[in-house]
Amino acid sequence: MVERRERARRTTMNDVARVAGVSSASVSYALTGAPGVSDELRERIRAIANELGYRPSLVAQGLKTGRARSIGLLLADISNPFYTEIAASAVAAAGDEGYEVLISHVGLGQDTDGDDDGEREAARLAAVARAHIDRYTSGLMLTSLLASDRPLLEELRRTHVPVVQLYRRVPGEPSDWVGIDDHAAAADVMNHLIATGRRHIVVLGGQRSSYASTARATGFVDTLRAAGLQPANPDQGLWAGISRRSGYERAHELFAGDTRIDAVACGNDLIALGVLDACRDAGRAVPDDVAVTGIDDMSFASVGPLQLTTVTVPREQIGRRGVQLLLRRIDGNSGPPVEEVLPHRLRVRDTA
Amino acid sequence: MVERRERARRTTMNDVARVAGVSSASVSYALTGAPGVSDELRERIRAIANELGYRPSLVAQGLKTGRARSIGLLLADISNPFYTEIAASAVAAAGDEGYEVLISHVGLGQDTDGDDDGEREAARLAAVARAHIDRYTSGLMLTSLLASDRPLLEELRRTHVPVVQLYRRVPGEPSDWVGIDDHAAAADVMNHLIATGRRHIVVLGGQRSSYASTARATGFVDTLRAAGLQPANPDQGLWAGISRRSGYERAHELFAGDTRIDAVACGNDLIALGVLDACRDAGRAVPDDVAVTGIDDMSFASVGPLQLTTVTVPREQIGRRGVQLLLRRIDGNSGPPVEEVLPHRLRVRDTA
DNA sequence: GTGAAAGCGCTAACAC
DNA sequence: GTGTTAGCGCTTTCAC
Repeated sequence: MVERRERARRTTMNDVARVAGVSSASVSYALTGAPGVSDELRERIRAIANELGYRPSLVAQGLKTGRARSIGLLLADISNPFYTEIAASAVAAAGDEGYEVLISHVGLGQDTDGDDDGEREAARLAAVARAHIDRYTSGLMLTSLLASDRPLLEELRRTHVPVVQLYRRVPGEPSDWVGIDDHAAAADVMNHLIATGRRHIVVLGGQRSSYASTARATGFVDTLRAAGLQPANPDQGLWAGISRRSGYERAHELFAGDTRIDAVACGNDLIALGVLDACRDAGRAVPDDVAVTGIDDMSFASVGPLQLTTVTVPREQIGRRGVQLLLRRIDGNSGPPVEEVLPHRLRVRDTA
Repeated sequence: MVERRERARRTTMNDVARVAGVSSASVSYALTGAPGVSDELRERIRAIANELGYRPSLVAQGLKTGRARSIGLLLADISNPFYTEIAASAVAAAGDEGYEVLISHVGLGQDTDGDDDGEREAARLAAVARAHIDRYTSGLMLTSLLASDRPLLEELRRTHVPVVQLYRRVPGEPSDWVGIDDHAAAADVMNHLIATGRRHIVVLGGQRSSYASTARATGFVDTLRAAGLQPANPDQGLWAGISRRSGYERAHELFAGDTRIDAVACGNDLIALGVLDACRDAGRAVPDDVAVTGIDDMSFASVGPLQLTTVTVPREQIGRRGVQLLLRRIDGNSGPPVEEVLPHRLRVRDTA
């Protein structure tokens, strides 16, 4: 497939220079605000550029400077509203600083078993990251990290591409991160479940190779153990893909095999919504027969009759802080990695 | 804010050429598959490029060719799941053809009154579109069009930037479009409402300056009139921002002023979810006291106890066809504009 | 079949 | 204070 159609020629810096009767260098100085031209000339050049509808080519600029003045935001799955809410705030924050946020949908994390080793997923994430790097992105915001992404992170570090990890992270990775205390968040949920009398509690943790997921799963299980309980499902059954479908399918099986289950603690809201679907199908009343909980508190976790009990997280702040941290790195700050733990809060609604 | 940190030098085509002992031109031929090198040389160059971890600079390529091999997808509001579902399929379709989809969140359409003339919104959309153009995007997919965006569309046409309109469109605009028959979709919903005995029906249409919204509003009203009925709200009250909050606020007012309302027909699902929130607040039982309907059938319109009656639309196909049409244009096809009307279907669930 | 060289539009030395 | 110039990394004519 070859691109044929020719584009109308853009107005270039040379065009402006010619009309103004100056060199392109002066135009560059005048427009970027660099010293080197008189105020008077600067004004004249600005006026002409404006009149000609001149807009600098970010591509030429990028080739010259090595930076595109854009931030790449890589979302595992753009149809997970939790991440798009983070994205919206990141866009706003970056815009204030003159950066464009270019969002990519990586298409990950939806496997039903949540149990793959992440090889294929890592390859796909790396490919998308490179697509941004080859366009000279100024920096990358990553949300979909698995343990298997460590080589990619190392590659990014070697090539000095600024990176911030949002929410999820690869442990031990020396780049900035902003998120919540996953273990504590899960513990809060589990304590609530136990306090309200649940005893046959299933844990549906998320992806086995995701640090956030394992931290949550551990938080669930530790809390159960501390109360002298066990997950109602076997250890190998703790994992699920990060998707509604996965939550649905896992719950569906589980319900078929065990009628005593009285609660399902899910690693995130999306999984919990799938469990709710399964409850409806199986005719299990929520919360009377079975309690269901999530983590994230994405906006669609509470709509009209749907009122999921979950953990609320400062999404707006995650996006905003993430951009701030990244911009510091883009500006050359090379201090030690920042790990910012934001507050979370249990939100008891109608499902538990 | 200045970008300071220097990036590790990338492996360039010249590096490959030097190691292979050939000119950079030969490397270019070898790697792009162009004729001009022997099969043997081609293989040798490929091997060296591989070994060196060479990746072509898309920026340099872009500067030379005028195209970045990327498609810009501009979403009015990235937290509207309906559009992100379209986005996911567009990404998949474009990836098959070697194009990267870069998604932007424009941040539009959420005004509560849905009544602004779109001046500010048009300016914001134009700014985002230019951010893509200045990066030499191969083409643009637009989803958030209002009547006031016509100047932007004209600018794009003048500068030969291929464009496809998804779902929404500016009437009379000679660019490709793929969507549904909005008027008919609204009529289907309204007929259902009337057939099930509703008589005091409120219409909450969406943005006044959106063609899709007005087509739907007209579909609602025409169908009411044909049945000898009127909207239960005044004409000026027909409009709402494309958001849950807006749906909530409008319904909240409406419920306070009129207790006979027995149905709310909404221009899209998001608005309908807001209305459902308001019903819950006001203690109105759905569907017994009041019926609520949407259009779009985004995935979160039906979760567990939440089962919105709406119109389902082939989202996957919209994204895929949109990419196909755009790629044709990028490849230089200049045939007459294509308008592709995809099938919709009323989906009766629990709210009406 | 292969290489030299021009140039895409811009920035940043450096010279004047 | 202003202009000249050398690239950034690639594609593409044009010679050989």
